[in-house]
Amino acid sequence: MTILRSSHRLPAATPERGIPDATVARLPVYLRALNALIEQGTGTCSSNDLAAQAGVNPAKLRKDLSHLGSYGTRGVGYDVEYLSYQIAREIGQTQDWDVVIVGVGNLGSALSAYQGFSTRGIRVAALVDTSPERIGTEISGITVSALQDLTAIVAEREIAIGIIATPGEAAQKVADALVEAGITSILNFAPALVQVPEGVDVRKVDLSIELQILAYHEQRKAGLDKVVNG
Amino acid sequence: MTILRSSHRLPAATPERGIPDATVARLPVYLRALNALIEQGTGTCSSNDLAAQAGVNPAKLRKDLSHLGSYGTRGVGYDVEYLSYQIAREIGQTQDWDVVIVGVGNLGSALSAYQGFSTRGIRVAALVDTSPERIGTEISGITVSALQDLTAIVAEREIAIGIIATPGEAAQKVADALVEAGITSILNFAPALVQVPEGVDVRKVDLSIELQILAYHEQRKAGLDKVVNG
DNA sequence: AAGAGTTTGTGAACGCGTTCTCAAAATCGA
DNA sequence: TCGATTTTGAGAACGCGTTCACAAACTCTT
Ligand SMILES: NC(=O)c1ccc[n+]([C@@H]2O[C@H](COP(=O)([O-])OP(=O)(O)OC[C@H]3O[C@@H](n4cnc5c(N)ncnc54)[C@H](O)[C@@H]3O)[C@@H](O)[C@H]2O)c1
Ligand SMILES: NC(=O)c1ccc[n+]([C@@H]2O[C@H](COP(=O)([O-])OP(=O)(O)OC[C@H]3O[C@@H](n4cnc5c(N)ncnc54)[C@H](O)[C@@H]3O)[C@@H](O)[C@H]2O)c1
Repeated sequence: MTILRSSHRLPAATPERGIPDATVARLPVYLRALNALIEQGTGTCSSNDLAAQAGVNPAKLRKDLSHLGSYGTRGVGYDVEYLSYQIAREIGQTQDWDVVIVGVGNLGSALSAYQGFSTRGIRVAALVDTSPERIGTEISGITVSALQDLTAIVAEREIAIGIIATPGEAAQKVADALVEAGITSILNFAPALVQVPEGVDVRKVDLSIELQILAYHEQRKAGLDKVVNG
Repeated sequence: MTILRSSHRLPAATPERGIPDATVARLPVYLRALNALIEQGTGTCSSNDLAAQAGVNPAKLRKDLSHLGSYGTRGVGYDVEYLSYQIAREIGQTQDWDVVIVGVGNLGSALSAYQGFSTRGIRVAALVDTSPERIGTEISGITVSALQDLTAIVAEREIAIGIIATPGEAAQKVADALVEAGITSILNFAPALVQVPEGVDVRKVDLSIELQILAYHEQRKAGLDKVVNG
């Protein structure tokens, strides 16, 4: 059976100046670098300074920032606080985003305990599981709810982002439940594809693959050694 | 006219056919899809079938596979088991890769408990921490060692891959210790840049950024709603 | 044996992201 | 005011990855 992938068409218009994904992914890095500069009392910085701090090419940094507007001054550089605010505003970090975690096992528990999200505008607002042993228990100060309550929780707290931290077999069902509940962005840790309707964003984090990529390169290094030394 | 035989051309050179990173990252996905096909008893499959199973474009799949060699038969497709083995061999999944996790807090503990790595040729072989409370305790059946023992452990067990799961402030020191101990591939979960010498691979997983990217798109959706609805 | 149907492997076009480069815009000292 | 210096913003070239499109290679039917 074929799945018809309706549209990777672009609407002829594109009235909204969207920022390239590659850039969006780096803006939080710049923000962290800028905050480090603020802490050490820096008032302005050049693209060279900031790029070094963020670990990217200066030209790339300037191109990235040019997508937001012209916030620098030629011959001077960027006002650190001003730029920091502009980036924060652009990526929506001037407000907090509530997320719900589905599946509070090893990974879900670690995520819900993580303090680092709050400084990035992310707040774990709810935990959901199906295991009777977990429902009702408190994890990192949040009471675990049943999957049936998902819709009510999402509506009540106006949650837009959901995290799937269940086993792979449950991932599609959980994704369906999240979409049904009104979630429009999903971060999926399960090693499984999930299908969602148009308008819902899904990002996947596959830690096994990250390690397998490293293993591949390790194997190549070993192979080269053999060629050279053996 | 003379033909200059002596190369600055790449002749028979480029002895190492490297596979593009983008392809390497997808090979494990194909492998998982192939294993699913094996389980349901499929003997051969077309690039269309496999691509659907893996969630990619069929042309992309064929291009990816062409980097490994010609393992398909025109008019027929791919032998599922044969292709599965070829991919596994290519990405080094015919052997087990030992990894050491440094920092056995919330995340490190979740990783060490994860059963899913073993089926992908990854084995958590050692745990390291600096906290006296953790050193000597057993987590997921592995006794936590002190950071000072890292070099001995890496040497003894021939570990090539290390995972940084410590707070960001410790990340660079840990990376230095890993490199010093002989590690040549690092997966970094800490929200910090780490500098390593040439020859050492570093991949970074930043979960905050994943969520921030979703938040950015959520904000855009909200903005568009406003434009459309009033 | 030949023609119809299927599917791979790859050349070529395309699009996106990165990097190079430099004119324009700002500061500063004389 | 002018020239030297700094630094941004963006045009242009480049490279990589994706997708299209099709000839070549294979099977099956007649
Ligand atoms: N733990 C890790 O370090 C790690 C690493 C890589 C990938 N992952 C992936 O992340 C996911 C979670 O891993 P984990 O180690 O936390 O697993 P886990 O088994 O510890 O936890 C899974 C949790 O999901 C719950 N659950 C099961 N079905 C559910 C459903 N339909 N709805 C709601 N909750 C449900 C279970 O009750 C359990 O609490 C898995 O898909 C795993 O492959 C985990
Ligand atoms: N927990 C999460 O879900 C999560 C999410 C995103 C990012 N992270 C990042 O992953 C890393 C670990 O997070 P965590 O929540 O597990 O933190 P944690 O505080 O629970 O654990 C950190 C562990 O590292 C150990 N440690 C500290 N300094 C060390 C050193 N120099 N050498 C060896 N061990 C050392 C500590 O003793 C502790 O056991 C952090 O950088 C965090 O920002 C975690």
